[in-house]
Amino acid sequence: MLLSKSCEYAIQAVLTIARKSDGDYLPVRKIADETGISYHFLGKILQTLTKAGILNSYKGPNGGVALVRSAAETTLLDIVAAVDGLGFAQRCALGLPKCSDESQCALHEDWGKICKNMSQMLESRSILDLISFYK
Amino acid sequence: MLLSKSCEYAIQAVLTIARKSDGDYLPVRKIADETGISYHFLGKILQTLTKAGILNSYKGPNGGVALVRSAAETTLLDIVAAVDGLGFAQRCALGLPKCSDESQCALHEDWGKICKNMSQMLESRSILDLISFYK
DNA sequence: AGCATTTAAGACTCTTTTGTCTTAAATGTA
DNA sequence: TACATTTAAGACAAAAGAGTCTTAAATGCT
Repeated sequence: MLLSKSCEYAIQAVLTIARKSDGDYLPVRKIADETGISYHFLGKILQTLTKAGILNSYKGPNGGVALVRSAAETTLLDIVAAVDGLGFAQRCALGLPKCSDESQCALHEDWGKICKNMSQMLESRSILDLISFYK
Repeated sequence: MLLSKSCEYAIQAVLTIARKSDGDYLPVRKIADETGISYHFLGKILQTLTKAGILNSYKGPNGGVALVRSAAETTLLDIVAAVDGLGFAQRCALGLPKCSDESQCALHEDWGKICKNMSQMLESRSILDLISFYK
């Protein structure tokens, strides 16, 4: 699969934050209930997003997490980069260690195009795009 | 990553078989030495390919494995299907359980195209294509 | 000050993938 | 028949990913 489970959860969580929050912090508990993702596991994932500068977090009553930038300025690629890294677009499709732009494997060119498509898709889709899709 | 390690190894092994074999069976030992893949692990993977009807195997002296069909008639998709299955092309990119052709997620259309590209690439590339690439 | 709420952090478990090792079964050859 | 070669199969170990649980730290409210 393209994205790890953690990364899928991260995207679902950010989608929920963008949909549910009205400028205030949204508690992780609420996000977990909304998405069905395990509360504690989700907590870890959101910590990663906080460290990556995608979310702000605040402790205590009325605390929770919130987007740092607007939903329009946060892209799927930001989230994927933070959680899974961008290795998916660099790896040789056949896992050949010698494969590089200089010494290409037989799939290199085609695979490169596909990776570029994926990256562009992830980069061109903001969180706002995704949530407005459902309205 | 798109393909599992086992699947990458399977492709590398089949490539080696097509390159090295002259109609005879090629011992797994030779393939392991040639590719650097662990002998025992490779053995398991090749068993899978044998059960899937991609390879023939023969025990005893002068035994080993060989392609069932010609290198021109064996595609990458055959190998991927046997080792990893074809789930990669069906799963929702965001892991949403409700996502389907009827109830699409925001990436459904784009992701579908990318998956189709990948499938077509894997299906259109025969083992012969890959080995002739290097000549 | 004390309490309830909420994130942070780390230990721990479970599962899957990856990899190793040993033994069994098949087969050609002397 | 005995032996060497080679795949088949299954037990086992190691590593990574996924998920759970407990405790600590921060913060608002009374």
